[in-house]
Amino acid sequence: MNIRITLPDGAVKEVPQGISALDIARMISEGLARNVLAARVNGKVQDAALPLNEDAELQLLTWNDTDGKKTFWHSSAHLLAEALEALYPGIKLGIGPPIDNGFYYDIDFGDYKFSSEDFAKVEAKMTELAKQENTFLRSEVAKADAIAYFTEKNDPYKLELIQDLADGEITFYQQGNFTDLCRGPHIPNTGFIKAIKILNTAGAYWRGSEKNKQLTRVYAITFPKRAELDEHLQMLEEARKRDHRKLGKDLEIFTFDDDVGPGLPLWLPNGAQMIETLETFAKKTEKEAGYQRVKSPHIAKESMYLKSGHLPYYAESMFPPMELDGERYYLKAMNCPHHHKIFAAQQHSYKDLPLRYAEYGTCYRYEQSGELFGLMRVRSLTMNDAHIYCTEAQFEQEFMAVNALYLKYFKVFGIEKYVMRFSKHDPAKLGQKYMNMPEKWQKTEEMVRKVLVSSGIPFVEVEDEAAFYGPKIDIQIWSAIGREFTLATNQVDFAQAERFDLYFTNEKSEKERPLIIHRAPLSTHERFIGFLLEHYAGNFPVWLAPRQVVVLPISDKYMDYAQSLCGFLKKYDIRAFVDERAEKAGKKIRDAEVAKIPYMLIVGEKEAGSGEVSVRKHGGTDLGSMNQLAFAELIQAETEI
RNA sequence: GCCGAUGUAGCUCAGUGGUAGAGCACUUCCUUGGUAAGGAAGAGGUCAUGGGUUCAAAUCCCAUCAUUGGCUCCA
Repeated sequence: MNIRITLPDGAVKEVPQGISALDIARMISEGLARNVLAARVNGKVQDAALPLNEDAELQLLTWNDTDGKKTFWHSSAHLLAEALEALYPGIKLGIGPPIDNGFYYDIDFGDYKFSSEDFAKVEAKMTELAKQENTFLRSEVAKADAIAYFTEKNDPYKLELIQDLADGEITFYQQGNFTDLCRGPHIPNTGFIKAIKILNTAGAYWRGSEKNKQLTRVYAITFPKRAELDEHLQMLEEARKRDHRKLGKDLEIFTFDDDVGPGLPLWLPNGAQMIETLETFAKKTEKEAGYQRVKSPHIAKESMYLKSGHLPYYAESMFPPMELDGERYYLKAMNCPHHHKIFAAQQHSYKDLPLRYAEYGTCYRYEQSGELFGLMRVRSLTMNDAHIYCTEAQFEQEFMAVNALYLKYFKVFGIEKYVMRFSKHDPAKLGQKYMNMPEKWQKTEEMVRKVLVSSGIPFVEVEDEAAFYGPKIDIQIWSAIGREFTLATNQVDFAQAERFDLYFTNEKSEKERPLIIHRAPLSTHERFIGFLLEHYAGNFPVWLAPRQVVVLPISDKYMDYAQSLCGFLKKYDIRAFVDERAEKAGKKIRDAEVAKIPYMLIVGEKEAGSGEVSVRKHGGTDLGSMNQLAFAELIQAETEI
């Protein structure tokens, strides 16, 4: 009997029932068959070797498909486990999934300390096993048999996983002498895995809970070709070069000091200049968008944070209080309570709303020590904060305007790859993690979804990630090195107006609660500048560059000309300085290149005589000579944003 | 907070029990030069901190602090 298989290009093949995706690949070409890692059958990814028994849509997955790669890495995780089990008998296996770049396996090594010194040995073993070209054999196993197998093998972690599975949905995969509990799918055989690299190890709690035992997570990556591994390692090397911690040091942006404390960055003049530039830009933008600026102190009494709800919910993340005059004072972890007090200080009519209070507010958060990370996770942070107080009728428009502001900023900075995450509450945690106001949650989450849908921006919805006072949108972005984090956030707050007894007088002369929007499109200076360093790899656009122009006199005979030129540029608000060292031009150029200064002005006899400048751009482009004014105008044009 | 790694000059790093090193940067001197490193000399270190072992510790052991790869967390 024949079945009809539809390929992605619409072609239909009549093939005998029971044929595998691999067979179909072979019918198309041997080359394709050699590269098929898995198959997507009617949307579901499965082994390419499984028989096809009915009409289906078939896509052959190779290394060029994300699911092909995932299958490859998943199979590689099995190979890793096989090698580890061969080398370290008696280890117990946790889970071993593929990740975005490679895969890992969580292993209980017992008393053995697995370290980087073991890596070469494991790589060699994996290579040896891969060369055996062992087929990944799938078998369906009854629950009782599965339990019996892992009881015999004495693997408590697998047994725990099996407990949660229903009889009839348990499958094992075997390659060589190694059998693992696994849903699959897998690549045809281990021979596809040609290049192997163990990357690092880390502790990881079993099933992600800190109540459980910590296993050793072994990270690795594999490729079907040696050259691709080399390329990947090269890429990791490049990524390290643009790490904000390295660039921040090299470009003299920020530093940390043990005497100041962990997570408390010190901004060097270059970094402080960037902060200044960003603030100037944000303040102008916010002014145009109808925000008013406010200012508030860095500390407040305990009573305010009790009122705001921060203390019961987030006390652990705040620095411990200081006591004076019989009162407990806390460093602020957020600006919102202060802004609410500013709102409360005056009487408001519905005619005044929306009110938008903006502040670059410095907050202090006691992040757990293990979570600190360069500038991205710190304990003192200055937020591009604002709170919008509006009526329910105004909410939609205000929320959309905030989203539009994000997009405007992202365009300026060339941030193209991001995901909007719509973070909702988990009803089961009302009263604990979230304010116990179920109707408000439902209503505001609906409002947010409506805005997102109508604005047409793609977004994903995630449960149990809301703020305690309401749903939010987080903008997840990837730095150039592929690290993901929340850059900006836009949050609804239906709770604090109540808690702070905030109200405005509506048209019927009644008191009404405003809705509050918290927003921070430019994140914090710390995280944003950390991101920008990586995003631009330190090659900032001229408007952002802390040092825009360096004047390089060929010899000190032309120092006076260099100084007067520098003075001229400063009149145009151009951040210029003279390299006064008694070095040769080549050396000064090299140093300016390394410092990633956008423009170099080389001045010698010719320029001093004609009153011109010889312009070199960072990267080596020679723009030739021009007069001073022409250059100043060039920079001004480039700094318009 | 947890598991692991790391901590030597301003920076990048070498030094595995026996007199603290290199390159760059810095200071001084010479050189006054044309698009990615001119030359010489000098200064600079309680080897993260505190204990311990040893005739002797940067080196071995313990603790603490910091950084870091992850986990957990993330207003």
